[in-house]
Order: sequence, then structure tokens, then C-alpha cells
Amino acid sequence: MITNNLMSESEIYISIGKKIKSIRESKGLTQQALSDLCDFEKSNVSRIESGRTNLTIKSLLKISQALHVKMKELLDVEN
Amino acid sequence: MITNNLMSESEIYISIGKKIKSIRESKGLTQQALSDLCDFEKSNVSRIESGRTNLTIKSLLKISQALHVKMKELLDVEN
DNA sequence: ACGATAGTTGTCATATATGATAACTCGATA
DNA sequence: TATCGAGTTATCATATATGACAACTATCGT
Repeated sequence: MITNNLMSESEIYISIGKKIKSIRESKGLTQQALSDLCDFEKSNVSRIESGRTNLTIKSLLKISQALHVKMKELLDVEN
Repeated sequence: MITNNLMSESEIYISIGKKIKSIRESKGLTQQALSDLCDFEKSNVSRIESGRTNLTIKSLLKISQALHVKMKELLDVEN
């Protein structure tokens, strides 16, 4: 994203969702598999990856541990 | 934190709270001033900085914009 | 066509973040 | 003493993340 402007909330959610999806796919995991690792509903992962939710640190932590990345990596988007 | 172990939820909340407090103080802001910038209740900032809440990305974004740092900097804790 | 797998979308319940407000402690300072 | 500023803590209301579940689409392989 080549801009000086601050991203809006919804843009942030979408960017984070894309980042999660990208890392999940790079590990060869399905949404269902990630859901199981996080003890989430699979519908919740779908909502998160599509940026339809304002996820919490707790969820971010679960996802980061499931994907073996640091939380900050999941937030590595422009803002 | 010198450990290989994953941090617990509550440890993460406390670490993030300390990080926010540290940056806020380095900018010479009071909790009230940060609250105003974020459009938060001051009690909410107190809760966040003491790690008593599982804050959301939306709140993290507001705080990062108020403090002129990137969100990932606020999550730069071991995990 | 069929079944299996992956993902999406919707609804309702529950848990909890935050708003709103108030009362409190503590330190500094007049 | 008294008061002011900074922060904490408690309570209740409201908004919303997530759980739980179901139904749906789309794709792939047989």
C-alpha cells in the first residue's frame, strides 16, 4: 500500500485477514485445521480472514501460536 | 523475558500494557491526554495499561495512531 | 451424477471490551 | 490543611467478538 495516509479500521481488518490467510496457506493448512488448532469455530476463521471482524489480542495470540509466528508479524501492515 | 516458553494470555496483556504506558510516558502524555486522543474513557486506558483487558485491534489502532507508532510496535513483546 | 472437502453466510446465545460515571488513593504544592 | 492532578477501581449499560450450529456454494475426483 503506497500511501502516507493512515489506514481505516476496515482496511486494517482486511489487511490482517489477508496476512493470516497468506501465512495459513503457506503452511498448507485449511481454515478448518487452523480453527482446530486455535479452538475456534471454522466460521470464525472465515470471518477473520475476510476482515469482517475486529479481532482481539487473545485471538491474535492463538492464531500466532498456531501458525508459529510472532503476533507482530500478523500486524505487519501499513498503518 | 528470557524464556523459550510461550507467554500466557495474561502475560501478553500485561506486556502490551507496559509497552503502551512506556511509549505514552516517553511522549509526556497523561492517561487522560491519551484517552482524549483515542476517544476513550480514562478508566479504559488504566485498564489497558495494567493488562486487565483483552484489547481489540480497533483499540490498538487508535492507540498507535495517537502515539504515532505502528501497531506492530505495540505488540513487540515475546510470544 | 455423486460424495467429499473447503469455504461462506446467517442466526442466536454468551462472554467481554468499552462507555459512562463515580468514588477512591496518593503525591505535590500552596 | 486543603486542593488539585494523576491514576485506580467499581458498577452498570451497550456493543460486539466468538461459540455453536446449520445451510449453502463451489470445486475436485470418482
